[in-house]
Amino acid sequence: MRLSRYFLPVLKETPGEAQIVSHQLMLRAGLIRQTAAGIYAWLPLGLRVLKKIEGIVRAEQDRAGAVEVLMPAIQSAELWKQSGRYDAYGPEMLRITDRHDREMLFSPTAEELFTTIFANGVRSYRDLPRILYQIQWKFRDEIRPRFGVMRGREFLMKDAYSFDIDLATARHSYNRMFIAYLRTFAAVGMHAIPMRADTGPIGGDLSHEFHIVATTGESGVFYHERWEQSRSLAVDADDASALQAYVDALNADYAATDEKRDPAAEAATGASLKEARGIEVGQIFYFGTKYSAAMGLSVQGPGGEQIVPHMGSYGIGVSRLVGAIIEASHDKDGIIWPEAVAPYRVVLINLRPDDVACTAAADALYASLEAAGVEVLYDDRDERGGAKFATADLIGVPWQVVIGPKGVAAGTVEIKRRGAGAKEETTVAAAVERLCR
RNA sequence: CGGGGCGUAGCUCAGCCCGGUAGAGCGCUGCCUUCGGGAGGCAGAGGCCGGAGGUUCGAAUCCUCUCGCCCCGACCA
Repeated sequence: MRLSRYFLPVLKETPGEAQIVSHQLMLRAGLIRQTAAGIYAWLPLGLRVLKKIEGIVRAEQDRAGAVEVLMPAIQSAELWKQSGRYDAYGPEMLRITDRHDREMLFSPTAEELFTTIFANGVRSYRDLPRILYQIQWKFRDEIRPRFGVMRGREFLMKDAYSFDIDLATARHSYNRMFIAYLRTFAAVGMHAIPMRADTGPIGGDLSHEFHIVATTGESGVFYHERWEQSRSLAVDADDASALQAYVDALNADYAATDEKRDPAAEAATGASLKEARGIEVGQIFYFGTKYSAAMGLSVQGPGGEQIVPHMGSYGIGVSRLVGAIIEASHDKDGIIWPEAVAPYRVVLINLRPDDVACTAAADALYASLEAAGVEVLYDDRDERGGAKFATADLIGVPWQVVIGPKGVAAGTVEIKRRGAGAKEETTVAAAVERLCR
């Protein structure tokens, strides 16, 4: 993409409404614009990051055996009255009345709908287990939205729902998601720690929150220092007992949010106990038959009896992850994207668009990178070098390639890794080879 | 919802206390000089001062109402 034809409205100054660095950088780097409290428009660069994360989340859900669907964002109040949550959910649910005075709502989560749709399609215990998921916009009318996409009212969430014949198999589904979540956060370049968590209004008795440690996190978190190391995620998720053993071994190391602190466990952890702030990027629940019973989901068992499936639900805040990644990966000049979620892999800077030889070299390199399938943002604007460097650093693309008159005369280009600092002079061929790797 | 703050040019803000008809920096447009880390000069464009009502000869400024946004608290992917 040529920057001269793109839509990348960057800001030199920090907008006053943004308090934390991720929000400031998302506005400055032209990723998002606020349109109302807690509601954001996603601009081209931000949308590319969101799509990258969404793709990784989807790949890991598929790998875990979950099946993607898409439910409506606008739902009828009827289903919610059936589960009792229409009243229980409170003012956080955005309620809408249509032209016929029907009560509608913008979905804040989707247990009722998934359970109903699933109930409609299965009759037998042989149809279980299943995990269904979607990646869909949610709306929660937060009392006080803040911190940009970290606590927006409208947000993109991956929500999954598992259906199992009994508690034992439901735990296996839970564990599948547990490992899938660790894999997902590692794949986006983040280190997330699973913590024992409250089950909140959804109910149930087994839950973990996944937190990314960052100074601006909204939760206090406490964990064994071993959680700071990255763990091997090599385990066969299809082997229920091996997976259970793996999960148990991980959870033997203490980790809890401030609501679930355990003084005895902390005492046992001793000097290895770490205290930090965490950004919650995912949460998983097992809640038994709460929704299956309420929504009339049952299947026929092997002996002809009706069985009410055990369920769990599993959420990842996809749009929140964008902010969380920036909180964890930036410097004074801007964002430093992990490769996996970067909007582009390379920003190609033509220092002198007015110089014929320079431009010819930059155009040629741009063409060969495009031909090789490298995602490259080509800064061909008629701007001074300094402005281009500042923009490149701000938007945080992993590789910067600089073409200037000196290099063109010497037959070299300059290549720099964002965040690593050191510049390197190489031949054009070597640069292409490096960037295609 | 309680407490606090703020709405003036695209952005960051000054002007408001003490009413007299709108400013700066950055950005934007044109020209010139520049050109390896957000250059310099000259000339420009751009604002019913969030909205409505009131007081006044006169309101960005004072009063009332209203809408929006931000911060602190209780709640949350």
